[in-house]
Amino acid sequence: MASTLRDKNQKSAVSKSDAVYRTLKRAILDQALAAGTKLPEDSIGERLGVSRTIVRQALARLNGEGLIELRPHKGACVAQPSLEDARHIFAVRQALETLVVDTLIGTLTPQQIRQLEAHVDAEDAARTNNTSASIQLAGEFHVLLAKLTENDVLLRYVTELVSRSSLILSLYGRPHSPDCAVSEHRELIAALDKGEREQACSLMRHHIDAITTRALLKGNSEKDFPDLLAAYAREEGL
Amino acid sequence: MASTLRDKNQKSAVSKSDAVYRTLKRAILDQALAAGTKLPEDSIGERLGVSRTIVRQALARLNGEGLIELRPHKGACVAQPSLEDARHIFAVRQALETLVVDTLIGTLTPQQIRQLEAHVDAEDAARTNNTSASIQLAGEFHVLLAKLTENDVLLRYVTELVSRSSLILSLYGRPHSPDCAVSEHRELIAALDKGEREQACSLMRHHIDAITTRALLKGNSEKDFPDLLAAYAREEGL
DNA sequence: TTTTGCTTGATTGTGTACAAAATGCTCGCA
DNA sequence: TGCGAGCATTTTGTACACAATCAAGCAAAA
Repeated sequence: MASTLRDKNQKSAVSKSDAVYRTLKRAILDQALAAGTKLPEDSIGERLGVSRTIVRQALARLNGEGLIELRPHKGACVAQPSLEDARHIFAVRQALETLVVDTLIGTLTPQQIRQLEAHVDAEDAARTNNTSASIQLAGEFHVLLAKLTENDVLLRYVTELVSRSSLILSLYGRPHSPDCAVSEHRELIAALDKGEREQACSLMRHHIDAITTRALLKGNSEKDFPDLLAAYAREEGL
Repeated sequence: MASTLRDKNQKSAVSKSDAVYRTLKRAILDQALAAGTKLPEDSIGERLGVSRTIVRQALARLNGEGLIELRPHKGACVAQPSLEDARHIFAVRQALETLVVDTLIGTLTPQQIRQLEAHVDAEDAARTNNTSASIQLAGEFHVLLAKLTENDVLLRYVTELVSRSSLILSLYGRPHSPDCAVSEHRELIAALDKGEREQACSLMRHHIDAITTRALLKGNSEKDFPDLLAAYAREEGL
């Protein structure tokens, strides 16, 4: 009981660097730290009440997951995935999440189906506040699916890719419309429940396609800084 | 020119922890450090002439890639993937490497084809010394393919999975027979060259299947301690 | 004989101090 | 007024010292 409370307070962290890691990750995914924000070790450590050593470990981990960039001697900053990065990430997501569905077909218990439906209900409920919470929940649905496969590697990769996708959506994506995500998730659950392999895989493929389109559509409008500059430079003959 | 030389000497490492990371990784994949070997931070640091701080960073990274296990307060040791881990890893490999082939179809230049063939020639040449060098080269073929996709994420994951596969093969695999790997690689290149998508994907799928079989076949002979015990336990009605 | 508690040794977790590197700025010069 | 060299500041890279934690071995009691 006491340990349960402690776990809740400390978020089941055994080490401080874990806590810092999670704090930073949440901050990034909640867009509290916008893409490109510099992340000096000193300031973060001071702010969070830990030494630079701890912050450094957390940053190294985030770097490994592609959420921040860690340029030598130049400091860390929140990653700004290029459109190409985005395409790469979604391509891999499609392959992996198709594997998730393929693995899950015929193995889901009624209880697990209910768990999935409960999650989508939560997504549905969060539709009103059109903020990052909605993106977050939509992403967690995919993570939940991956978790059900009980394949650790698959879970790790999907989790990582979903995180990076959130970052991409916040950078390039047009305003998130949760309606279609919810309905697509429901269709997918139905297909999984009925054991329709081809149908389920196909649904997942198209679902990721839809996300990819939503993510990359706005890409050539305003935020793509380098390319924009390149265009100007060309006009000036540089 | 000078920088090229420096890169060669320092293996393009900017930081020491990178060097230690690569050193340990090579040692593990070469089986100089057998699975399960303990990796105390200060022994390694002393041996390699760096402080524990550096070693710690390298270990954290290897842990992230699943090559070592990092139990809190109990020290690091070379990972001993279970048979289940192995199945998970190969399942994800199959999905990702099929994506590799699918991406590569119709994009490979004659020069790249020659590059692939040159690599397989090297594998062929290394057939005689039936050691880990052969496994290593066979793995690098897959990494090379992933590199040609120019998809960074895909490359990172495939690299990681190939590394872990090497570890698995050294743990459970029956003696590596390079002949079939070489011929399968050659068939794959031919299909890629001719742009036969279905054929190439199918070849890759079966190739990974073959590796999986080779990897897991010996699993119930001697080294699989836990399952072995479980079998005994069942016989005793426990 | 088995189990429990303690002690000891080893190993990791964390903080801090110093060194190295890069960036930005000031000052001198053309 | 524009430009470059050198300095100062900031930030990271590394090492080391100390604290916390755990595993093993030993001893004592049931």
